[in-house]
Amino acid sequence: MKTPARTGPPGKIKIMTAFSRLMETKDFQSITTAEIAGNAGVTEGLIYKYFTDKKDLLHQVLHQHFAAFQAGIEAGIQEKQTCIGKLEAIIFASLDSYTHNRVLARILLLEVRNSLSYFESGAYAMVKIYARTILDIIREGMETGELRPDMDPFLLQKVILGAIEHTCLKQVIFDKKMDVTAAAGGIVDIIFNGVKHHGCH
Amino acid sequence: MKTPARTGPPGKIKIMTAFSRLMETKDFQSITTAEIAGNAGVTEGLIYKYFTDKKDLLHQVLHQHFAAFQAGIEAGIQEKQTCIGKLEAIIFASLDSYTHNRVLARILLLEVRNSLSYFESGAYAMVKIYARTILDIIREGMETGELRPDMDPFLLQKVILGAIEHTCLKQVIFDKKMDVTAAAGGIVDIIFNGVKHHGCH
Amino acid sequence: MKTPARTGPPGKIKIMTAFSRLMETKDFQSITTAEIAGNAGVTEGLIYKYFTDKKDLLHQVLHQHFAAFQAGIEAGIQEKQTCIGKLEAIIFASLDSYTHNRVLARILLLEVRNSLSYFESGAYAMVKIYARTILDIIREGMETGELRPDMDPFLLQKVILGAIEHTCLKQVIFDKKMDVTAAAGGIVDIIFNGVKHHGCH
Amino acid sequence: MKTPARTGPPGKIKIMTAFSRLMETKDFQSITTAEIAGNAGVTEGLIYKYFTDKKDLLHQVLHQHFAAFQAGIEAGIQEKQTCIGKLEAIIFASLDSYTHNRVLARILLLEVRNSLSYFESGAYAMVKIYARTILDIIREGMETGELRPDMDPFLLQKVILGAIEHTCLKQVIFDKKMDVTAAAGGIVDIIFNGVKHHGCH
DNA sequence: CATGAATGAGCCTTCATTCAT
DNA sequence: CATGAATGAAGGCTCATTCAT
Repeated sequence: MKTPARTGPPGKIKIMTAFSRLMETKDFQSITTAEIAGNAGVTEGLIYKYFTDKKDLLHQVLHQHFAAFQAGIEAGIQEKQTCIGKLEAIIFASLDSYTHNRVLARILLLEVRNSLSYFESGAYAMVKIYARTILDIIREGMETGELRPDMDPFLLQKVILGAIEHTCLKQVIFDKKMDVTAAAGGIVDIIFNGVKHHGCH
Repeated sequence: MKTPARTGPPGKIKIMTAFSRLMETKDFQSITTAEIAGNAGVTEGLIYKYFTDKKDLLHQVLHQHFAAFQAGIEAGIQEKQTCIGKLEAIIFASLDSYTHNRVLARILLLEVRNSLSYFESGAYAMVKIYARTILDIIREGMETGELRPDMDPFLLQKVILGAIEHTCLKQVIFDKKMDVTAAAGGIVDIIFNGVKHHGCH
Repeated sequence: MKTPARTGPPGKIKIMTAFSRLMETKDFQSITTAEIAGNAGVTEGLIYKYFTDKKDLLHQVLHQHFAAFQAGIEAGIQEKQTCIGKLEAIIFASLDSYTHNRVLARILLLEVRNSLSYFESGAYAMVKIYARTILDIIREGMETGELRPDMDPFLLQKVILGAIEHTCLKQVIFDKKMDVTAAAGGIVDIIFNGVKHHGCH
Repeated sequence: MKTPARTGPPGKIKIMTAFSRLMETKDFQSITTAEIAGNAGVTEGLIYKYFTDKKDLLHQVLHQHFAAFQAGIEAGIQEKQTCIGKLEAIIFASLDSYTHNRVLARILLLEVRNSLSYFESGAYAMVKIYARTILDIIREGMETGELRPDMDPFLLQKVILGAIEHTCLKQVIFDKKMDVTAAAGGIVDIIFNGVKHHGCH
C-alpha cells in the first residue's frame, strides 16, 4: 500500500516518503533525522524547512495515511442501510486498513499513545472523528431499535475499538498477516450476538 | 497503590521504588538515570549493579507490579464456579488493577508495546500467562456449554482483552478515574449478551 | 614536525590537528574527546560527524603521518642503486622520521599494537606496504648477490625492523633525542658486516 | 607453561591466577576488576587487600613470570664458555620463553610500554637487569676479541633486543607459533656473520 | 530550493576503588 | 580472611536542531 505525498515541493515529498518507508520496519524513536535525510537523498537541514519538528513529520505522515483510511471507511458505510451493517463495514474496513497499511497501524497502535503532543495535533482530531462516527452510528442504532437501548453507547464504542485494535496488535508487533474477512466476521458475531450459549428449548 | 520491592539490598529497593514513583507521572523515555538515582538517593552507577539496563529496570518493576496483578486475578477466579463468572471476575479485576495501579497501567498500555526487548523479557512471559488463562476459561466454557461452541476462542480472547485495554486507555492517558463496577458490568453485558436488539414476542 | 590535514572541512582539520598535538605528550587512552574538542575549538559532537570513533580519529591521523613517512622513505630509496644502499636509506629515513615526528613514533611504537581494530584499519595496510618494501629489497639483494643467499629474508626483515623500533623506543618513552646518523650507521654496520671479530691473518 | 603463585593467602593466589589466565586472551585495559574477581571466585574488594592497584596486580604477575624467564636465561648462559655462545643462548631462551609463555610475551611486548608507571615499578628493574646482562656479555666479548671492538655496544644490544621482540611480536598479536630453533639460529647467523655477501676468491 | 557545517545538551554506562561488617 | 554494598567521576557518543550561504 503506497501513500505518497502528492503535493508540495520535491524535497518535502522525498522526506515524507522516506520516513514512511522507515516507519514500516522501525519505531519512531529509533529513526534518526540523519537516517531520514539519508534515505530521502536530502540534507538534514531540509527537514526543518518543511516540518517544525520530527514529531510534526510523524503527524503529517499519519495525517496523510489517515485520510486514506477515513475515506475507505466512509465509502464502506455509504452503501449500508442498517446501523449494524455500517458497524460491520467499519470493523471490516478498519481491520483491512491496519492489515494492509503497516505504517498506519504502527503509528496508531504503537507510537502515538505515549506522546502528549499527539493529542494536541491535527492528526488526533481525525481519530476523534473516526471514533465519533462509530459512536453516532451506535446511538442511531439504539434509537431505531436495531441495538439494545439499555447500553452505555460509549462502552460499546470502546469494545468495538478495543476489539479492532487488539486483533491487529499482534500482527503489527510480530509482523504477521491475518484473514481479515474471518476476523471481522468473528468480531461482529461476538459483539452483536453475544457469546452466551442459549440451549435449545 | 504501592508495590515496593520487598527483597534484595536496600539500594535495589530504593531504585525500584523511585523508578516506580517516577513512572506514575512521566513516560519511560523521558526518565533519566540521573533522575532515578537522585530520587532514590543513590548514585547512578548503582543502577547498573542491579540492572543490566534502564530497560531491565522497567521490566523488573513491571514484573513486580504484574505479580500483584496476577495474584488479584487468580484470587478473583478462585471463588467462581462458572466460566462466565470467572471471565466476569477477570474483567473486573483487570479494570480494577489498571485503575488503581497507574504504573502497571502505564507500562502495559503505553510503554511496553513498541519495545522489542520487552517481548524477550520475563515480564512478557507473565502477560502471556494472563492471556492464556483467559483463553483456557473460554475453551472450558465452550466445552461445558456455557459459551457458544461456534466461536473462535482466540477472537473472543482478543475482544475481551481489547475491551479491557481500550476502556482503561483514556483514563491512563488523560489521568481520569472511572467507575470500575459500572464499566466491568457493561462490558460483560455487551460481550455476553450481544448488542443486537431482540424485539419482544 | 607538523603534518596538518590539508583537506576537508575546517572542523575536521581542527580536530585532527588538535588531536595530533595532544598525542605528542599524552597517550591515546588518556586523551578525552572533551579535551580534543576543547583544543580544537569545536564541540565534541563534531568529532563524530567526521570520525566514526575515537579510534577512527587515531587511525586517520596515523594514516596522514604515515603518508609523509612513506613518501620520505621512497624518496630516499629512489636515488640508491644497490640494495644495500636502499636498506641503508630506509634505516636512516625510519630513524629520522621516528626522531622528528614524535606523534608517528608514539602511535606506531606504543599505541597501535594492542588494538585489534588497528589491524583491520586502512592505516595498517600502509605499514604492511612499508614492511613489504623492505622484504622486496632484501629478496632482490639475495638474487643479485649483494646479500647472502642462505638467509631467511623474513628474518632479516624482522631484524631490521626490530633494530629500528627498539632503537627509537627509548627516546620515545623517555623523550630523549639521539644522533640519527650515528645510530643508523651503527645499525647498518652491525647487520651488514656482522659483529663477529675476524682476527687479522 | 604454568606460573602459579605459590605463596601467600589463597585469595591472593586465586586473583593472580585468574588475572594471568585472562591476560592470555585479553589486553590489560579491557580486563575489569569485576572480571578478575569473578574468575577468581572472590569479591572485587579483596583485590585491594593484596594489591594497591590494578596496575600493581599487573606488575606483580609480570614479576612472577619474569622471574621464571630470568632463571631460564641464566641457566642457559651458565654452561656456555664464549660470549657468542652466551648471546646465542639468550636469544634462544628469550624466543623460547616468549613463545611458550603467552602472558609474559603479551605483557612485555604489548602492554607495558605505554604505561609510565611501569618504568617506576620493580618489574622494570628486572627487565633492566636482563638488558644489562646482554650488554655486559657484549662488552666482555669486545674485550676478549670475540666481538669486533669497533662497535657501539649499546647499539648491538638494541639490535639483539629488537630482533627478539619483533620476531615474537607477530606471533603474539596474531596468535601463531614459530619454530624457535630455526628463528634463533637465523637471527644469530644474521647478527654475527652479517648479511653482506662475500664472493668466493 | 537546498546545502552542509556546526552545535549543545545530555544520556547511558563503565569501573576502579573504598569501607563497614 | 573475606564480603558485598555503594560510590563518584568521568567518558564516549547520539541526535535533534540551527543558520549562514
